[in-house]
Amino acid sequence: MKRTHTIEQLIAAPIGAEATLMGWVAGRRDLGQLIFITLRDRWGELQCAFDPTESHEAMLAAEKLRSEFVVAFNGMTRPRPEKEVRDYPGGDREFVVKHVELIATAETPPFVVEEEVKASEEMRLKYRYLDLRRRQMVKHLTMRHQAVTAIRGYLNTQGFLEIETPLLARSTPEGARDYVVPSRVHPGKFYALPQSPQLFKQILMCSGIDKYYQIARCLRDEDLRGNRQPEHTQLDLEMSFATRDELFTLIEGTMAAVWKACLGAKLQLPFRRIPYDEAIARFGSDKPDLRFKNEIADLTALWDGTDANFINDGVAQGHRVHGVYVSGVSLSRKHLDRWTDSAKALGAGGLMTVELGSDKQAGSVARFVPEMAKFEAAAAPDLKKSDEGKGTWFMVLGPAAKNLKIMGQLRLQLGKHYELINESFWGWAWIVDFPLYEQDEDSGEVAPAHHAFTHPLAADLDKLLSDDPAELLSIHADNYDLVLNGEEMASGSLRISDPELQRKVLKKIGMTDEQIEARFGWFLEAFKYGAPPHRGIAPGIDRMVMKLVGTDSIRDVIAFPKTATASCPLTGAPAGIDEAQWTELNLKPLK
RNA sequence: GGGGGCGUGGUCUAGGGGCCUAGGAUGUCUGCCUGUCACGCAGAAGGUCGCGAGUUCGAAUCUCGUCGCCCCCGCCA
Repeated sequence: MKRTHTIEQLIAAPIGAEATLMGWVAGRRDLGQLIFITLRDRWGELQCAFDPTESHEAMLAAEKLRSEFVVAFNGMTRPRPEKEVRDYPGGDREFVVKHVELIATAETPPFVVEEEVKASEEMRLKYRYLDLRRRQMVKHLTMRHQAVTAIRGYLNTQGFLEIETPLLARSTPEGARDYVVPSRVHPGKFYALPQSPQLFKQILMCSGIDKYYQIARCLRDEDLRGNRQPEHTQLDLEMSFATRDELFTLIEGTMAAVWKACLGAKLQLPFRRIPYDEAIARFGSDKPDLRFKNEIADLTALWDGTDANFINDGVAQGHRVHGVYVSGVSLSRKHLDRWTDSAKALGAGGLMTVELGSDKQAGSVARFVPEMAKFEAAAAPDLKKSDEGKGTWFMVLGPAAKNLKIMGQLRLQLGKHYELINESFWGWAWIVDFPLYEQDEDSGEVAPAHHAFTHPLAADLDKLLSDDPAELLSIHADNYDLVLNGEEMASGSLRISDPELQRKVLKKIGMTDEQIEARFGWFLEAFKYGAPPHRGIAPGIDRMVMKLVGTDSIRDVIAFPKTATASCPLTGAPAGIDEAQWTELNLKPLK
């Protein structure tokens, strides 16, 4: 038998069509003199009926079929009796089978292939081929394919070349731990698997490629999280002579193409742009969730004239009061304690609350409020008419930077708990002009916040040579993150294309001339033969698809992901190697 | 590197010192059933309670170790 239709095609065809389908037995309902089998292929499922009055031979064959057997069914569709019609695709018809061919039997699977998976994730990974038969996983893989196809299609119209770069490479200075591959030919030497194609793409700019992209695998040997895998995929992109606006427009166009292709959604362009400093001040985060307002307010001035000593003392030390207002919320003792615990867990000394619209003084610090009207005025952006002025200020007292970090997290928790988040809104934004350097919290040392190839904003260029830490910390970079719903989707920057400036920056982070020469000599040399200014960005494909399909687990959008300890239950990787391989590689295990 | 949670027939789970001869659901097998679609009904098989040591008269249950999985911090775009 030869397949004539996929299930999707047969559902689209007129009822009465003759066809041969091939697929997997998804379920069997044996009623004695009538058998129904649900057949599944990649495109769908269809009820197949075995009726002895139609074909006695098919009926006998159907009795022997079991879940996950691979079969070919020949027959024709017919309408279902009116009261048996269902409202899922193909629910108006059934496929009457006349001939059955058993292509492959299947052992009883370790778990049932069904949409409401009951199997543990470990099981799903070990028998990934069974898990991937589920419609939802097919949808995820399909969505991923559509996203990447849309990206390629769009960038191709914009004059980009897709170019592959090596996996066996030198260590790239991204800051993460490298995965390393021993060289047989060069005993004692190692390749590093790239943390990103960063250096290669800059070299491609020096090569005059001008517009490059690649769907690139990036490998980092760091501990995993729900949204992190040891290998993840980026749309790696770089362009020469481009302004920031040109790059933003390009990426906005790319995202719009992806959202249209995958969801049929029209994105609101251009995306908001928020300077880093502003994002921190308003949202306490460099990846603000813009699906709800409830911005952080500096309420220090509203406490002028309070008789609360701890506030006056704090303010005298330079501390500030920052808060978030949530309309319609009134805290019970229990809830106040809960939120206080949350604030403390985030590092706050305590939580101050003031309730508005209450007859009596409600809230932990309400009795210290000098003038309630000012708190009402400050709440204006988040006041909701339906709540009749009732609501609660959540506040912390402390150093500004610490407050903002705490309130940023607390804002997210409040948003989630009180369902402030507009789930139907795509909260896109560009966060721009990050600091080039940041202060290490423990050591207090000034270290580059981004990788060392990021160009400072032109206005801050002269500060670069300064030895004053404060001066260095005030330098902004010409870089940008693309944020969606409070998660970072992409990160990019203008790169340094002046070899001397690059050398200075590398020295600034503590590298000696010798180290620079040894590690990046080849790279800096490329910039000596005519290097164009260039900038780029790298959106994370996995995270993008997570948003498109609405999952919190990166493993759900990767065909063969690894566990939290970076092992693969399907293949058993990583695994030991033969004695002979150790020898050949000139290696020896320590024990 | 640190913290937390979980591990019980194929699968998912109940049970947290004696009530366990380990309960349920689902899957599997057998029989019946012509309109099922989570088919139904009747019956059956299926367990070193992750592994190791300890406490105890007695451990699925408590303790320690170990392995695996998941989550969080560190780390990492």
